[in-house]
Amino acid sequence: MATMAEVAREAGVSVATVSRLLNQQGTVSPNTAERVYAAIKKLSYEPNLLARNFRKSESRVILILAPNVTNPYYAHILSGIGDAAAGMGYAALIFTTGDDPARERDALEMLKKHRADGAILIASDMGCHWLLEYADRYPIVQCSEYDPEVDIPHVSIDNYQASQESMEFLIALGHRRIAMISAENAYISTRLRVNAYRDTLARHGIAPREDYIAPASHDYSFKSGKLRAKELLGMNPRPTAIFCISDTLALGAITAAKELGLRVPEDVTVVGFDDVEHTTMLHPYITTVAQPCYELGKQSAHLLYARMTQGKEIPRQTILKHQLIVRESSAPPDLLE
Amino acid sequence: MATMAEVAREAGVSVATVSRLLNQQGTVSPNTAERVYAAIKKLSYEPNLLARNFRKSESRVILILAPNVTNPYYAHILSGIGDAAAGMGYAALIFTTGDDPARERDALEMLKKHRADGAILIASDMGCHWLLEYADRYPIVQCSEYDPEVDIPHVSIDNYQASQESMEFLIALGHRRIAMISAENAYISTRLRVNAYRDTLARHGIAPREDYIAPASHDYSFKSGKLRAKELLGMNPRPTAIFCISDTLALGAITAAKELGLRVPEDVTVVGFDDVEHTTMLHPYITTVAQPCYELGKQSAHLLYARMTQGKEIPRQTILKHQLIVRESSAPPDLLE
DNA sequence: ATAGACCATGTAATCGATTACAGTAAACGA
DNA sequence: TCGTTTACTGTAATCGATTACATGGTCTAT
Repeated sequence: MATMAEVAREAGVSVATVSRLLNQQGTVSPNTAERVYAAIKKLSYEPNLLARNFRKSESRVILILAPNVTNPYYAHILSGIGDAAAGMGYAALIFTTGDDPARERDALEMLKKHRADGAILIASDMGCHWLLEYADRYPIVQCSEYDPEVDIPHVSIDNYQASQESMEFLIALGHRRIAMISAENAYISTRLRVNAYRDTLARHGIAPREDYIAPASHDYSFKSGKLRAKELLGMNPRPTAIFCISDTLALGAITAAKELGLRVPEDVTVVGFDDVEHTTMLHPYITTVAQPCYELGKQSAHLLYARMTQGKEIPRQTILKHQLIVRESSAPPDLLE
Repeated sequence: MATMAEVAREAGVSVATVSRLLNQQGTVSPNTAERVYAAIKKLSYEPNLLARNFRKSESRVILILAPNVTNPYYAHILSGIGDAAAGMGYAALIFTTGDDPARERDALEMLKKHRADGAILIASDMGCHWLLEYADRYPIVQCSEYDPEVDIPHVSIDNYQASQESMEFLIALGHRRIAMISAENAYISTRLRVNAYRDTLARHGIAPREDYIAPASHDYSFKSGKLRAKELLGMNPRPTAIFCISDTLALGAITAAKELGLRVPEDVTVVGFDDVEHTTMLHPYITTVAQPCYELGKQSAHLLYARMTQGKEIPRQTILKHQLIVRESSAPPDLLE
C-alpha cells in the first residue's frame, strides 16, 4: 500500500503539500493539486488511518455499551446511534455488557487507551457513581437509563409521566384491580414506572396491593413475563388489567392468559411499553407506550458529537416525547363477573 | 496521560524494558519488573493503542457488515460475532448497509485505510464478484449468505436440505396444496429454498404451481408476509399449508389467516424458518427450521481470526447443523373440506 | 582459563501521517 | 520603488509505541 511519501515523490512535491491538499489546510496551486491527484490515482493511495489517528490523537470511534443487541428495544437505539455516527464520520464500536458493571467498566477502559473518543451508555444501573470517574475525563452520554443523582448528560423519555398516562387510561376504562409486571433490575425507568403505578392508583383512591406488583427477570424475558402473569392471574380476586413495563412482558402475559383460557381483552386487559414490532405481530395487537428508540439513539450520538468536537457544554437532560398507543389488548373490564 | 517514556524514567529503566515487560517479549529481571509495575501504578499508565496499533500496523478491529441490526436473526449472529471477537481481543465495528452494495463497498474501504484487519459480511447478495477485489487482499468471511461461484470462505447452513426436510414433513402430514412465501432478494438462501420447494413437490408427483409462490419484500417484513398470505389464502383452491422462508413472514401469515377467520393449524398449516424468539411468543407456537445463529456468528469470527493471525488457509465452506422443530402451527390438512 | 551461551538492559531507528516554521516569489499599496 | 502582504512549497520535528541490534555481565563446559 502506497504511502504519502511515495505519492509526494511521484508528484514531485513534498509530503506537506500532499497532506495539505488532502486536508484542505493551507493552500495548494491548482497545477500542483492536479499532479498530486494524478499520483494518488496512479498509486491508488489510501490514507493510513492508523497513522493519522495516532498523530491527531483521536480514534474517530465511539464506544457503545448495551446489555445486549438482541432485545429489539436496544437494537433500535443502536440503529439510531449507528446511522448518526456514520453521518458524522465516526464508527460505532458496540460492546455488550450483559448488565455486568464489571464488563461495563472494562469496556470504558478503552477510553483511557485511546481506542475510542467517547461513549454512549445504554441502560446503566442506578447507583452508578463510579461512572463519574470516567465522565469527568471523557465525553459520555447515557441513553434511556440514568441516575438522577449522577451528573452525566442523558437522553430519555419521561417514564413517570408516560406510566401515569397508561394508568389513567386503564382507570378511565373502569379498571380497579390493576396489577403490574415490573422487573428485578436497578433501572431508573423501572423505579419511575412503579412509582407512577402506585401514585396514580392512590390518587384515584385505590389502595395499591403489593402482591399485585410482580417483578420479572432483569432482562424482561418473555418467559418470565408469562410466569409472573400466570401467578397474577391465579390470584383471588383476579386483576382485570396488567400493566407491563415492556412489550415482551406483555406478550408473555397475553400468552399466559390464553393458556389459562382467558381472553384478551375481554377477560383481562394487557398493556405494554416501548412499542417494538412485537406489538402488532399477532392479535390482539398490544396497547402500549411508544418510545422513540431510533431517535433516542440519534440524539445521544449528536450530543456526544457536540461534546467531543466543540467541547461544548451539553444539556444535562434531554427528554423526548412518548405516546400512548391504544390497540386491541385493552378494553373496559367485564363488570358482570 | 502518562507515556511509556515517563514510566521508564520513573522506574529508572529504558522504554525498551518497559515495552518488553508489557508484551512478555524477551526477559526482564523480577527486580526490574517490580519497579516498572510500581511506576505504572504510580503514574496510572495505560498503553496508547493508537500508537501501538500504528506501530504494529494492525487495528485489532473487525468490520461487520449487516443489512440492519434490528432483524433478530442478524442480531443473534452479531451477538455471536461480538462475543467471539471480544474473547480474541478484537473489537467489532458494525456497519449497516441496508442491503445497498454501494454502502457495503464504502464500508470495505475501511480495510484499505487500515481501520480494520478483516471483515465479516452477513447477507451479501448473489453475484458479488466484485467482492473478490477485496477478498483477494484482505481476510474476509461471509456469514449466512454467499455466492457459490465466488470463492470466499463462508459459514452457513444447508438451506436446500433444510427446506427439503420441511417440505417432506408437510407432505408426510398429507398436504398437497402447499404454497410458499419467499422473498424478493438475491440471497442464495432464498434461491435454494425455492429450489428445494419445487424439487420436493415434483419428486412427490405434485406439480408446483407458480402462483403458489409469493415473494415478500426483500427484508422479510411482517407486513409483507401478511399481505402475501392474504393473497394466497384468497386463492381457489386455497393452499392447506404455507412454507415461509422466515419466522417473521410466518407470523405475518398466521395473522393474515386469523384476520380471514381461518384457524391455524386446523384450517391452514404455517411453517417458518430461523427459529427466532417470535416462534414461541404467542399461540400457535410456530413450527420452523432452527438455525444456529449465534454459532454461525461465532464460527465466522473464529475462522476470520485464524485467517488474520496465522494467515492460515481456512476452509472455503463451513456448514452448521439445522433442525426442524415441530410445534403447534402445523397439522394434517382437514380432509373433510 | 576461555569460548560460547544466555540473561538483562539500553540505544536508536521506525511506522506514516500532521503541522510548526521557514523560505521564496509574485502581487500589491502608497 | 520599496516595504509588505499573500500564495505556495519545503524541511524537519513530532505523536508513543515496538524492536533490531549492541553491550556488558554471568554461567557453564571443556
